[in-house]
Amino acid sequence: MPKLSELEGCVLGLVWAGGPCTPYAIRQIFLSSPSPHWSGSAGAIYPLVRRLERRRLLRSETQATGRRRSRLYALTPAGTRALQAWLSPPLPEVAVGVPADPLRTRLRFLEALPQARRRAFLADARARLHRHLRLVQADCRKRRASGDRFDYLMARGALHQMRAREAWLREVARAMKGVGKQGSRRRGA
Amino acid sequence: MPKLSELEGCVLGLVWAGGPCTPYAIRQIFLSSPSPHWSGSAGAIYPLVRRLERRRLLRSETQATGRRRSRLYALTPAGTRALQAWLSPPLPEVAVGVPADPLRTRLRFLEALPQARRRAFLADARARLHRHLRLVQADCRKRRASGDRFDYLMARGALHQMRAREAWLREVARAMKGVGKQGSRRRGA
DNA sequence: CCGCTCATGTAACTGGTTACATGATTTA
DNA sequence: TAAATCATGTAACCAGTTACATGAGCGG
Repeated sequence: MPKLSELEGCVLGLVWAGGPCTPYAIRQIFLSSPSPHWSGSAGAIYPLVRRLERRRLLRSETQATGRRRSRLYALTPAGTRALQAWLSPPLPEVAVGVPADPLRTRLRFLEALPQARRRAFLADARARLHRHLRLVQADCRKRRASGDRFDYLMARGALHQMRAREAWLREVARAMKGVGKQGSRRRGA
Repeated sequence: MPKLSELEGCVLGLVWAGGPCTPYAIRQIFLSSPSPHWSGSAGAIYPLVRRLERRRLLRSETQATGRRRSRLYALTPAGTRALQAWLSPPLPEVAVGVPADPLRTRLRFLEALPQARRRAFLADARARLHRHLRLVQADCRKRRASGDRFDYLMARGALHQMRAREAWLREVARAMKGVGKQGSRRRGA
């Protein structure tokens, strides 16, 4: 039994949480999520549920509304067990370590830009981050109202993250203001 | 000209920051980083620098120490420009949106576990996160001492993130304590 | 000399991506 | 009925993974 990928675990979770559903419904969840990490593309989801079905973690029944075929996927008992195993400690290293952050990665090399464009970078980052924070906030309220505790807590996690990034960018701005001119030539050797 | 992948941009940045270096040196940086996101595997790095060389963003000169061949990769002017373009606004959506977090994803479905194992999950997460936070803290001090401002600021970003996650998990623990028993049956439909 | 680590690489795989194809249903 | 969009899918591609291969240099 190969381990579940992040996306696979997540899809199992969604089917568990929402009950039997079509791949299309699953996609909508990804597409409407404020996290842009997964595209929720058809090319990802449809083959994935097929895979899970072959592994007997999902089973599907065809259903037709009018002349339209579609598939309802549901968890099998083995699927539930797999989901639980995926959730169970010990958590994989990648889940507890510092999560990747493309913004952070970029900032590391900001010195490669001339001053003016560094400021432009920061301004863009702060403005868009803030706008996105609003979205997450709204999303958080919505999920709170939905009554699903863990769904809400997850959204809270996202909110914490976004606030931390904002605070960090404030710190960066402060640090950049405090220091005089410096060229954009590379540092090493 | 296809866009640079995250890893490609990052490698360009590392070569920029550290001056001409071997693929091996680049790998060491990834391997010693406290973020487990990239494996820094040989299979990722060696083909990657070749790719960048074909695209004239890096150039390499073979050098031999004793009987040992190795390649020193350096940025070309086009490489510097590519790096700068990669850093320049507008930032890609994925860089400003909520970053992916496997821990958060898992927590969303925690209700699929029976109570006891939920608590085990949380305990494991909090303990290991805290340990990891220490690492990041140490790393942060080290980079601060190194004198590279942006390297330090990046590490600070990681620290902010980890602290936010810790605060979030505290919140989760509080929420889980506050609420009575609830089964692990799926919610939907 | 044997084995360990350094250092450069290759091979096979895989899980995602974008882009496209197809047909049903709804709306203007 | 024409256009939009809903819904299911496929095809080609690609970056990054693990696992392996190779050989240099070094310490016991």
